[in-house]
Amino acid sequence: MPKFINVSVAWPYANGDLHVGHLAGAYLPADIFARYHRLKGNHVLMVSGSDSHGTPISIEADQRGVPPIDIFSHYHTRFVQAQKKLGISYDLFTHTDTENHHEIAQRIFTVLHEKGYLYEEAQRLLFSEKENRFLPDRYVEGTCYICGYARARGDQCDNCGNLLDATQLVDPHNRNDATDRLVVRESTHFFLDLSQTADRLLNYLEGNQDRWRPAVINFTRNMIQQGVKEDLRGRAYTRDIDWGVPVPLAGWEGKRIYVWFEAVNGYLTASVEWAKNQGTPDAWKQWWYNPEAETYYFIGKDNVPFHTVIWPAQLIGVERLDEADAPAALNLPYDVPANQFMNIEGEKFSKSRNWAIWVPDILERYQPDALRYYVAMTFPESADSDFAWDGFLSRVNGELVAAWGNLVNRMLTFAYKRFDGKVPAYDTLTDLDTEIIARAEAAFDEVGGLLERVKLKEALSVAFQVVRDTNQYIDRRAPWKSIKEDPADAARAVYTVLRVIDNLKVVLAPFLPFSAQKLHEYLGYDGQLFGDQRIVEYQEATRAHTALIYDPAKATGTWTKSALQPGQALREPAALFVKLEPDIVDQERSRLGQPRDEHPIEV
RNA sequence: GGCGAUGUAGCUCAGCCGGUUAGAGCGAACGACUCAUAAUCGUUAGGUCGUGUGUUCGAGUCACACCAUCGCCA
Repeated sequence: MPKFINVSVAWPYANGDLHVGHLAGAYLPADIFARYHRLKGNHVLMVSGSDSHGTPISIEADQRGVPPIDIFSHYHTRFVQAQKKLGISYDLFTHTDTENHHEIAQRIFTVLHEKGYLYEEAQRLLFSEKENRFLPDRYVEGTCYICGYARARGDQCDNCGNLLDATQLVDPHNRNDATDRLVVRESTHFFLDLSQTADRLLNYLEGNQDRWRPAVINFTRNMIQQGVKEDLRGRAYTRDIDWGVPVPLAGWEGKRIYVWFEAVNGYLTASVEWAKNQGTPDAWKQWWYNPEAETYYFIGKDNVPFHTVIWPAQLIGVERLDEADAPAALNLPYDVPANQFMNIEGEKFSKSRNWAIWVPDILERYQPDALRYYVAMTFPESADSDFAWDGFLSRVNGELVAAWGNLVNRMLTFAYKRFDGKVPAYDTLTDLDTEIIARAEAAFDEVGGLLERVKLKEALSVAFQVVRDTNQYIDRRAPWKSIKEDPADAARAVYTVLRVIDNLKVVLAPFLPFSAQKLHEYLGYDGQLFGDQRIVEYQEATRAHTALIYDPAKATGTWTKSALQPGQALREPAALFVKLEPDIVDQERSRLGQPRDEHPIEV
């Protein structure tokens, strides 16, 4: 019975290019997971999109002197291109400035309001009389009232590290204009009343605690319990800004829904958009209303509260998108396999210092599968990890190229040259032969089980253990020797290795889709393991948007053991991977922290 | 300040419900082989398991405190 698997992936702020931290935290794990489930025959719906709103985009727009929409559409297009190139196979990668997203985010707000999950409260905020608007904390600077540091930010002091209340800052002023003195004014906002959903959420967590990662479940449970204990009610749902989804209520025209509250709605709105785009507008319900469906959220650790507390509270409160759908109810997160952070050469990612590895840039120089391999092997699943260029070099050259690529190459070329370009015919198999085939076949359950539990790094390691076992097997069987004195025995060994490689091709395909496809063809098969990724334009009533989609029509790959036939014609093999020059380590390191130019992305 | 996670061989990391000499990959040394992108295979290398108390017949594995790093804070 195929399952319905929703793969919901973090929405990147469209204020700069994707970097490897994005990849390691969310996009690559999600893609590996989704590709596995597709091979397995499950119904996968993988969605995400660019976060068009939020202060970081406004700030970037201010700095460049352009409207926010220019910033987000520029980077949205680059997200789409870069992810296509890397093979991140979204069924739909859209953005939050679509009519569809605005409409549903507003509907969610309205339903929560009508059902009594929102309450109003006046907040004291800093107001710029010069700009005639309330300033977000990130625009505010002043003297820290704790340590006296003169350039404290509105939300936190960089000197003493304390969280600050912006209204208590001494001499608060606009960060971009020191002459713009700020005054405290009251502003009324809506708050999501988390106390009303806390019990139901805690109850739901009880049933999930074994599956969720300790960091996620403990953090979440504790956060909710703490909130209940301290009788804390809610968090602001609206903001005094002008770039975002408008609050759909008379008299509230100047305010917007807080970006985080509508961005998380994107998982649902993108699913709905996908269904509309397909011409099957109800199809999203198979993932969102079906209690057997599983929804996974691939995110970074900084986003955990929004996915395990805020979004579930919204889901519980709203219950369903349309009352006509009753008694169906929206599914709560089945798992939130949040990753930690990936540092760069031992230091934290920093956009302002350009201490970063940008995805479009490295795709100019390295194969997508090489990047996927290294990042996957270095996933920060339980602790922060480090992207180090010497590590990249040694893992790519020593493992991907030398162990796996070379295994494929040495036996494919041997078979191609010595067995007339065909999979060798064999009389019988020795114990050693059947043993290694069984080992490769066992990997389907072993690796599959780990993938289902989102232990991706371990899954890849297990697959590579089989690669090493196979190299060991080849050395013991030494077909280059036996072909001289006992050709029949060489045929057995070569057939065996090709069959093992055929199995490993599938097991590794979720991780290394590009090279798996090449190998598929070298082995003499036709057709594609996976479907196609396409960049498309969608037109709504008032505007159009670019999207990345996955078309499964041509996909033929399945998560099943090889039945490689003797006599099958091979295609002339070539190396799967490019071996890297040691110089790249110094070259790449010297790029860190230096000014960087954006290049157009060749897709 | 509160909460959570992480801290194991030079490097990257495994170690579930406590129990024989604490594991893997890479790197390093030596050897084997030559089909292969000088790739592969074998052997070897001995780390007070962040610190300190405690529970126990016995603790990386449990409890408490502390230190360091990261994240979040209704």
